Amino acid sequence: MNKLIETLKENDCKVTLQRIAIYETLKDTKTHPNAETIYKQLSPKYPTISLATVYKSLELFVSLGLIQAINVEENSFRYDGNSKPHPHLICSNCKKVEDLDEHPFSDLGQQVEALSGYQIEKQQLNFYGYCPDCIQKS
Amino acid sequence: MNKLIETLKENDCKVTLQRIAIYETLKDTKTHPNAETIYKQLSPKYPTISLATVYKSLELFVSLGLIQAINVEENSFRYDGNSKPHPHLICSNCKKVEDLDEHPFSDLGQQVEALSGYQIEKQQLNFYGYCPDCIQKS
DNA sequence: ATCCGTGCAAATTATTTGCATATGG
DNA sequence: CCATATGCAAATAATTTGCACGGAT
Repeated sequence: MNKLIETLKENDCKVTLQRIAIYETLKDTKTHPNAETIYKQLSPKYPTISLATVYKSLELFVSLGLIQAINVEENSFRYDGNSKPHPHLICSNCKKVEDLDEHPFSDLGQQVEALSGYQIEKQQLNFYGYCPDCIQKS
Repeated sequence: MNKLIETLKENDCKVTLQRIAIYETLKDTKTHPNAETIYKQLSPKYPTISLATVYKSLELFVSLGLIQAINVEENSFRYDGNSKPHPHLICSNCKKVEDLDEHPFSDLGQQVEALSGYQIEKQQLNFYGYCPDCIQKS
């Protein structure tokens, strides 16, 4: 939370109730919600918040490097309160998106730079398959 | 092209001019176009083709494993005539999407399976940065 | 007091769907 | 023939935008 407030101030952005609530919602979950889901979660507590504000705030947070947007094979973006790049696991059955925290892939970007001549700024590693829960149930 | 015709027949789908043209357009390019772009490219030659048909055909090809859909940080899907998984390089400046053909990442899926307990079916490796051309120009 | 952020509604963009017609096997 | 595919238009879904008002600094 301090991180948010600090970063907003450093960038001459106002610290508003809405921004705090949206950021907090995202930090409190590991479900990688999309904008609509965050909005619905906030609505009961903040009935006047608007979906447009959710979109605008998320976009701001992404641009400030506070969170990351992730593209899984869905029609909407999902958001991750952890801005550090890390692989995501997507269950094709239950559609959950999990983080893979312990992973040996941190130097992939450098390998790709050497192979391609690109200057890599960001990587997105998505692994689609079936989660242990869904495997067991089937 | 034979691959397309064979696969369509094996799956009791009709071999139509539209499907051939759409598949061919995708196979002939390395630009990873989206549906709209494919449609515009076909329009001069096939003025009656419809965007809906392009969408439907692409969806069919993906489900038959003939091509792959890729999500880069854009609002539309792009398509790749090569259905084998391979990393993509996305230039944040000129927005081009390239394949990384020679890469040592083919066993990443197995590593992820071991780490996570997921059964991995598909992986998507996207590297965002600046391409050699754009680096030179800047 | 000033300017930025919010909320609302309308606009835009991508994609999907329903259905009548056309066409491949 | 007959089922499937096409083309059109309308519907849906996600996101963005414009603008007047309100609130933070």
